[in-house]
Amino acid sequence: MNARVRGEERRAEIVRAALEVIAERGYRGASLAAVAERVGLTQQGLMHHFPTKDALLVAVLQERDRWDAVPDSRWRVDLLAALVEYNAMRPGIVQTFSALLGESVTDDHPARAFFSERYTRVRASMAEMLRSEYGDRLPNGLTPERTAPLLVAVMDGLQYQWLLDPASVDMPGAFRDFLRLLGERPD
Amino acid sequence: MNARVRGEERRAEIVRAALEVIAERGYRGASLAAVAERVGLTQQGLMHHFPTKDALLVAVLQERDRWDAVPDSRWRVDLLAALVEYNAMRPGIVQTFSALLGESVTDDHPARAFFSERYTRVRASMAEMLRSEYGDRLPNGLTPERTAPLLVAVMDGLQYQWLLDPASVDMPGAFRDFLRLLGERPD
DNA sequence: ATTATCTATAGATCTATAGATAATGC
DNA sequence: ATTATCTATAGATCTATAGATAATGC
Repeated sequence: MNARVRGEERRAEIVRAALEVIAERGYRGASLAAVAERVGLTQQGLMHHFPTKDALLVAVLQERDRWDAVPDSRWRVDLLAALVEYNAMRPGIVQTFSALLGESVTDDHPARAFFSERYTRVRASMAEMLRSEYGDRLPNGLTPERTAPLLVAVMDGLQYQWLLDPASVDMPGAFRDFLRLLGERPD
Repeated sequence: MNARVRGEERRAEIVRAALEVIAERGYRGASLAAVAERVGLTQQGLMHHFPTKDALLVAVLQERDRWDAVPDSRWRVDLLAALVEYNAMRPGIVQTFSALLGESVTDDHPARAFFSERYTRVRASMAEMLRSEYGDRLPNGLTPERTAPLLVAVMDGLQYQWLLDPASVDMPGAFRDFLRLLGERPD
């Protein structure tokens, strides 16, 4: 096990700790010292691996991109429902990214460009998925392009309601309800 | 004009400034000094009117409650569409509360209970509205109670997409699309 | 007397830089 | 030589408290 590998493992450890601290306090509220403590380092020790706080955030966001790395053309509606189901089992991660999304709309937030570009991409990807499953019109008459933002909005919006009151909100069930609302698929 | 009135106006001024600063930096990132500066006060001068930072947040949240103070039984679907249209004309306010909602899911956030209770109330209110407009079943077969969280989720989720990229997201149009998705109203 | 505001300041943080020390790997 | 980590510390903040000063209102 050489130094390069050990360094990468250390960085991965730090990113995991950062995900936790961001879930608890948001990005602006997350201190490097709190992240460092969680992996048994001093704040300055952590900064050997990530030279600035923003560099650590970049690593966190790249981690997120790695997860939903289903190739665009492979998405299917039932896969999406399964993702929501899966998310309901990991509130910590959902909380991290819901907190980051919320913060990202504030001025000059370092994650703003990331989320802005990500949503453009995700909407396009969802539209493509809808077209491949429903064709150019959904049963209710909407086009895939106009349905995509709604699909994304429901997923995000449900996450907030669920995080605030998990006992009262059946996130996966509600998402399936939304899919029913799109109408029966023609296959 | 007596002192009591002048004091209340000053406090209202401070709350307006706080709304702006929270939109720009979130609550945790909003400093009392930044709010104070905007109304021509020192930070300590501001604290004469709001003894703690949390007290100021409480005032901000009460302000929000005052706005959508449509009596529960008076909501109608087309009024809701008009509200979304109106919101599209005031990105600042939308940004304030989207940032606050995002932060509120982090641990021990002072606005957490507020949002949690608010969503319980709003879901109930929306279900009541849907029932009065559609009856016990919507055209697509869902109950008002199961539709309400979706309605709320779409409104919130669209706000994030719109704030991040106003040119690409037609928030009021998308919301009307969602209403079409609920099916024709039977009146 | 009450209300509004200010100056001074305590006490906690926070990020980032500088530079020392130890361990690892060619 | 490079990598990982530490101590020390600069320089900015931040919230909150204490107490002075001026203006307002009975």
